[in-house]
Amino acid sequence: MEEKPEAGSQRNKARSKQRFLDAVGEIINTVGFSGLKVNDIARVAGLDKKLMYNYFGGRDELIDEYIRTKDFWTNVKGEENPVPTDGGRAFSKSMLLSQFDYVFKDEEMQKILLWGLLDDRKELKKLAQAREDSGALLFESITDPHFGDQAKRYRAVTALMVAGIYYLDIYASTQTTTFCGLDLKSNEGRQAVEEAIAFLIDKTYDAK
Amino acid sequence: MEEKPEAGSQRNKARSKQRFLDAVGEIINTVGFSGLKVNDIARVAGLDKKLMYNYFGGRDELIDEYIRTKDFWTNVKGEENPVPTDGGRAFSKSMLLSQFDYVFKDEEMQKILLWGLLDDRKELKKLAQAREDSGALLFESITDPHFGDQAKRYRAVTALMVAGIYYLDIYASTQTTTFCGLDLKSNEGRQAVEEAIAFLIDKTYDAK
DNA sequence: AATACTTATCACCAAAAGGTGATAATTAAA
DNA sequence: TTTAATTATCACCTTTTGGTGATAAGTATT
Repeated sequence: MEEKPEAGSQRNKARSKQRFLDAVGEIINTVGFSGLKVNDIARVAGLDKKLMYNYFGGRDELIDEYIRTKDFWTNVKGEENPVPTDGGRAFSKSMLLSQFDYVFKDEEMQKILLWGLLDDRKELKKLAQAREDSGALLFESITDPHFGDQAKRYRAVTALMVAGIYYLDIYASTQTTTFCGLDLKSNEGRQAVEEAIAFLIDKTYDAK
Repeated sequence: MEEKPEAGSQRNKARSKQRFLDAVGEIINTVGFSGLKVNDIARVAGLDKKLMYNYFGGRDELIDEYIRTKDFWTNVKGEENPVPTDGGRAFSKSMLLSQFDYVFKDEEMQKILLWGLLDDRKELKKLAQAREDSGALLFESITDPHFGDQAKRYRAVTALMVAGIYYLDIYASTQTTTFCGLDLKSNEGRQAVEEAIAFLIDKTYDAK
């Protein structure tokens, strides 16, 4: 029979499933991937681990579903693009700068990015593919037409910047040391990187 | 008593210690960090795990010693620098390009870099600090004097490039997907990144 | 209220992993 | 060659982790 339990009821499958998903997120944030043990997930969720097997099939399937629920990449798309007149210069710049800020603040995002480099889980590959698909829109509709035969170079520049942004933000969150002498946690250090991003994008557009 | 066992003897403490260290490296390369279990390390080393406790104190101390033996950063220093006349432009370029190539080929190096972002092991922090110290030499003696009040921007550009190189190389080795539409395993894709590196360094020097 | 069904817990097992005392085998010293 | 020290193995234990059958507790239907 279909159940539509009232809020506040003691037993609620949907709510329990969500608690497991939340537990995964919490453990990733606090302990790391290595903390994703069956018993610990259940303890954090406040439920019996048996339910994990009943509702998801096991830990791996739970984790896959967790990854699927993370639609991290929606923030990139932003507003609808009315085909800008500057070849996407302003849009590229603001996208990279907001990425630099966003990834720095969202430690869960950092963990997922790292995870993609460590584990060959299918769901993580799908996430990487989703990022690619999202970026492809920008490249194909805006920058490729603008740069013409230099389109590939622009893509390579962007690749370096995006990758650099990811790595620097993760580094900032996990390491105490400086990077190239810059304190990536400080306003001063981050501002230097932001200026460098804007500078490099400008130079790449100027060269066209 | 001090032992100086002849080569070929059946029992040899130094050789056994080395076998444990080698086993750690092999496991990191083939399985990954998660494979560093006490029993597995001993099995790969072909020795009893008890020796691991006797000789190193435990798995953690063994791993620390392994990290210490990895002097990954010697390859950067290269030749002695006779204070170049171009402000380090050629040197910066060739250093970044060789890093891009070197890290791509050395998967153990990739693993260590990743490890530094995951684990807050003291020995890994030391390694990061060693990289910083090594880079500081280049900055302070060559590029800072050249760029004057723009020294910080140059550092930020370099930070983005180095970080981007690390991330792209690790991504290339672990992910099958493209990155910004570039196949980072192919000659074509890698060449595009190399040209972008050279281009961006040139533009940064030209702007001075 | 009796019933069927869903949700949740418990007790328990098996496998994996970490850790150690006793002892054997080899080598060096006497 | 006897003795002492070192190197190495083995058997065994404990803890952690993953996994499941039996059953209780709540919810909906009649």
